[in-house]
This record gives sequence, structure tokens and C-alpha cells, in this order.
Amino acid sequence: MARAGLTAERLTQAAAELADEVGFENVTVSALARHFGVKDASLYSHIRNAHDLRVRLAVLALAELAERVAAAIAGRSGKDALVAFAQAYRTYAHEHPGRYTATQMALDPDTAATSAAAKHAEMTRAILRGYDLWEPDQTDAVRLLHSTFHGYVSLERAGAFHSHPRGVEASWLRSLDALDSLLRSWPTD
Amino acid sequence: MARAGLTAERLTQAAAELADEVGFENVTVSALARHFGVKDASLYSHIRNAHDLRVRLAVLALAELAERVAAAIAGRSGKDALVAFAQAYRTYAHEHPGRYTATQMALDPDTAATSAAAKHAEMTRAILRGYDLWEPDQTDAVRLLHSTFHGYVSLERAGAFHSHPRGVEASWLRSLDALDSLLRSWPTD
DNA sequence: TAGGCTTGCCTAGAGGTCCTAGGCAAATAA
DNA sequence: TTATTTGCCTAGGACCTCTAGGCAAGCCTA
Repeated sequence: MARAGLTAERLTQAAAELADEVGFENVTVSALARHFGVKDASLYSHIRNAHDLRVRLAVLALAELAERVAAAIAGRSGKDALVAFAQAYRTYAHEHPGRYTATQMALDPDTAATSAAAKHAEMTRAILRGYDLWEPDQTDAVRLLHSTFHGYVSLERAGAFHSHPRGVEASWLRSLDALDSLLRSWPTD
Repeated sequence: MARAGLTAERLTQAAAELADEVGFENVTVSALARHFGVKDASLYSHIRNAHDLRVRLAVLALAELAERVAAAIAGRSGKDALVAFAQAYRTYAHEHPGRYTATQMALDPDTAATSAAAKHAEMTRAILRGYDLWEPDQTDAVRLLHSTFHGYVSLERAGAFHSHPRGVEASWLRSLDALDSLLRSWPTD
């Protein structure tokens, strides 16, 4: 009997593809086992449980997203960097809906620190170098940007913007203009 | 044998309470049946299936949230209205985490139109009356505000802001200042 | 108040997911 | 080659979803 050659990495990778196909919430141990032509129980020597699998998937997705964003903002600054960041973020979410959903998992503090989650804040902060913002305004702005990007993508995918004919793409670009303008004249109390 | 007196409404209400206690994803038909001291199968004469139950819960939560927000902005305008809206929105999400998660369910177009989801956009639009914004900027601003509020609450609950010592509350209030400032000087191309 | 009707909740049971315990055999090390 | 590790297996329990069909509580009407 030939072995399937499973590893935690291969499982995580396959889970990521599965997530994009059928949605993050449908990434089950059973489905993954089926995909490899193997019994459910066989996976438990590689992953601790279903939650562990999803955490690994989240960490993978966070790393991919961080990499994309880093590549996008490299060599840019100011509004260029802001737009590049936002486009990379949103594009990743659209191309990899399941993986993107995974990035929103609540990770325990240890995992979050080890993962690329911290890199996000750092990169968002890098964008702000092109603007005249210092602590604590910088942190407030980072949080606002992150929230807006995530909120936009999240609501868009939930269909919240379908009720109005105005194109989502156009609104998105205008919102980036608005955020740029806001960062350039951040209210100082 | 006395009857439990179940109705779709009572089930939905109980599901809402359950969601806030154990999380939206743990709202199961079984758990609900246990709560009423009844067998799982008994619920299927009142609700079609588990998905139907969750949709009803989402519709309930959307209505509650809309009501809170409407009460908050009544009689206010401009920045007052903006802040009241935002606070009501975030407070609801904090007090009713399970219900709030439910509001993010992807509803089919019919249900969404019938539900209070449409009311949200309408109310956000009402806020903008205090600012000098007209179509299509108004729609863009509505989407930006909605995204930011949802994104903030969502990231906050996922623990995304814990990595930095700056208080989330302080950041949130500053972000509202920033949004107010942005709406007052919305960039016109 | 006795009959009949509706309907609320039941039992039984099939199928799916998660996970543990323990076993055999393939791959690797001694 | 033998010993050890490791990968995948079978078996089985617990929980969740949902369907089909049954009995009786509570309502009507006479």
C-alpha cells in the first residue's frame, strides 16, 4: 500500500486551495481527507484538530498577504504607496476569498505575534512615512486605514453594496483619494 | 405531556440570546432544542433548516441595530449625528457580539431588500445631510463610513489592535474626528 | 360534552463531521 | 538484517442535521 506522503505543509496548502473554492467555513478535516484519498483519522498525526488546521491556514494567508503588500509598496511613497497597498490588499481578498476570510480568524496572542499579522501594522506604518504624522496619530491612522480596507472588502463580499447602482470600483478609488486627503490634513485636536 | 409552545419568533429570540453567549457559529438546532427541553426534530416544523434559523437571526439583529442607530441620530446633525451613529453601532456590536456577527451573513437579495439592511444605507445618508455632499460623492462617503465602522468593530473583536498599547477607545474617537474632518472637506477630484 | 381535525412534539433512523485508541506495515536507522 | 519510527488504517463514540411517520393535546363544531 503506497503512502500518500502527507505533511502539515501539504495539508495547509491544500486547505488554502479548498478554502478559495468552497469557502473557509467549509474547510473540514473530512473534505481534506477526501481530497487526498485518505481516511479522516489519518490527518490527525499531522494536525492536532480542525481548529489547528484553520489556524495554520490563517497563518499561511497572512504571510501571503503581507508578501503581496510588501512587494506592492516597495519603492513607493505617499499616495502612490497608499493606493498600491490598498489595491494589493483588495486584490488578494478577491483572488483568494477563502484565504482572506482565514486572515480574520481570532488568533491567540502567541500565534499572532509569530505570524505575519504584526508585519501588517508595520507596513501600514511605513506608508505613513510619506505623510506628516507622528505618534499617537500614527497608530490611530494605521487603525483607521486597516479598518477601512478590511471593512470595504468584507462588506463588498457580503453584498452590502449591491443595493445601489454606483460602481463599487469607482467608489473604492474615490475613497482612496479621500483617505489620502485625510492623511495629508490629519486634524490635530 | 405539556407542550413547549414553540414558535418561529420564540426560537429566533432564543437563538439571538444563545448567539451572544456562545457565538454565532455555535447557534445550532440541537443547542436550541436543548434550551427548550425538546428534541431536535421538533424544531423543524417551525424553521426550515439550520440556515433558515440563522437568516431569521440575522434579520432580527439588523432590525435591532437599525432601531438603535435611528434612535441615536434622531434630532442630531453634522458631527453630533456622525458620532452618535458610530457609537450606537459599535456599542451594539459590543453588547451583542453574536447578533452582530449575524448581521454580516450574506443574505439573498430578496431577504436583504425586505430586511432592515436597506435602512442602514438610508440612515448613513441622513447623516450626510449635515455635510455638503451630493451624488455620487454621497454614495462613496456612505460606503466609506459603513466600511470603517464595520472594519473597526470587526478587527477590534478579532484582537487585531491588541499588539499596540495605545487605547482602542482613544483611537476610535480620534478616527471619528478624522472622518468628520474628511466629510467637511471631501476632495472634489 | 363528544366527536373530529389540526398541529405540536415525539421516536426512529440515515448521513455527515470531529476525534481517540490501538494495529499493521512501510520507510528509515542501527 | 533487524529494530525503530512513522504513516495510514480500522473501529467506534459523540454530536449535529434533517426526513418520515406516529400519537396525543388542544381546538373546533354539533
